[in-house]
Amino acid sequence: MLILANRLSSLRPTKPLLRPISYNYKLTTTTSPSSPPQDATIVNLVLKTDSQTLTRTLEKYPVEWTPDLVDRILKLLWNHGPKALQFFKSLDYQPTYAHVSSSFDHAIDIAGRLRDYKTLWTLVDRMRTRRLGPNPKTFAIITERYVSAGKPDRAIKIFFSMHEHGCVQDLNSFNTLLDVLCKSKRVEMADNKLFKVFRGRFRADTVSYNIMANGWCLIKRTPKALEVLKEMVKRGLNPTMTTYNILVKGFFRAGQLKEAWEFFLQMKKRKCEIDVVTYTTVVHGFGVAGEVRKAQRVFNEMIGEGVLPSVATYNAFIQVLCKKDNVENAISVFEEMLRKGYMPNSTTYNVVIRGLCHVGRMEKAMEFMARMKDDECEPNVQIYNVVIRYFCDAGEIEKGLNVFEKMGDADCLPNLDTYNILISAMFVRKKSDDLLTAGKLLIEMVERGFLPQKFTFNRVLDGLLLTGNQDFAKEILRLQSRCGRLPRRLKL
DNA sequence: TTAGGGTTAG
Repeated sequence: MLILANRLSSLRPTKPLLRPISYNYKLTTTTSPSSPPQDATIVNLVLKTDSQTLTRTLEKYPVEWTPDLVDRILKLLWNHGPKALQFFKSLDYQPTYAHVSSSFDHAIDIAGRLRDYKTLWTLVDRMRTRRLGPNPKTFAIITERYVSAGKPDRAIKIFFSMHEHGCVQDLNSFNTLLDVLCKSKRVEMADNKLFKVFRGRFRADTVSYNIMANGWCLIKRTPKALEVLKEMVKRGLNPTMTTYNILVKGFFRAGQLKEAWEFFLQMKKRKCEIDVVTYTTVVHGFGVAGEVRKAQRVFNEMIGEGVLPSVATYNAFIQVLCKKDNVENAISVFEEMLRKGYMPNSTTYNVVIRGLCHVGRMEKAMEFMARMKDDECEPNVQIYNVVIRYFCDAGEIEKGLNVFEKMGDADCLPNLDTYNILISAMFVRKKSDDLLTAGKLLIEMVERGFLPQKFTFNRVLDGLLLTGNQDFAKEILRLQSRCGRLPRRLKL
């Protein structure tokens, strides 16, 4: 209770509003156990060292490089792609260290995300020269990157060239590509260009059919999913619980509540061993459609049928109560789950905190933020962003900024969204001080490797000029040109 | 990293 009182009292406005930049790179992943402090130091070092001196700096750095360490650093540098690739390359020059295939995969993933295909293929070649691959996982990464860059045809070509890179094409890699295409809602392309043509050659199995059924469900074309089901039976493949669960979810997604319920009843009638995933899907499906009582009945029924709810089931039900019923009831279920010995996870907290923010119960939301830590799940950047956004929307800008400061204490790094939310909030009160804060935030985000939009720069510049902060505006203008965001012509 | 359920705003 005392801790809570302290937390709440620290929400009062304090100055300075921004924590010192030295907090910058206390990096951890927020949902998994904290990474060793040494990782943060290395990441910090990589971020602030220029590419020319990085190799030497790393050489002198007193640490024994191991594949695990390198993979962790690459993961932490995920939002700083070019820096991550420089780090990878610099280590490659170290005489005492050789990259392993998982690090190559990470680097290839990062290059793909940057759409730097030249680097990507150079890395693939190097991987092959060193007999480290490329392996099917490498190609799963590459094709996924091409598909998400809007180049699905290229991804398919790459799949068929796998063997030229010394990697076998098998049913697994075929299924992986089908899945990548389906998940990006390109099920028609997956069907016409791959599945129909090559299912014989790769001996499509239950997994292939499930992937295709799910693909149709994702774009709400449940009749096509039913066709897939029919066809797999015709070919002598038995549908599994996964197949049925895909269809139930598909009906709900398509808004076919009646069909979902009938399908569920059919499953029961045919003595399917309905599992916790089916029940969770049905509870969530009815709930988000506004049928809370029906969701509640199914939730109660599953226990009667001897299927224990999982944390995911509770999360689904709690979310439904938050959205379509009321937060009080959601909190009762939350407490009930604790009494039954379940350990809430970050999703559980996420939905409860969101629910509380949504009805303006910010103090209670902050209380749950504090509780998270007791349950060993640190709030992640998304949940911080939600709380900051709601505080700012309610005009409680200082409280929003205070939560932002707390992220630093909690080793949770702000992301691009965090900065955009806060900077936008600095314009609502039309106060000169707020504009100064906006400017400081803009400088801080650039120092942390985020590239603000041109719009953000112009907005802050206009604000500073209107509030008579000409000198600060000049500083921001210089920053903007350093970032390569060409400034407009401004009269200063 | 071969398939199904729970977070994400308007």
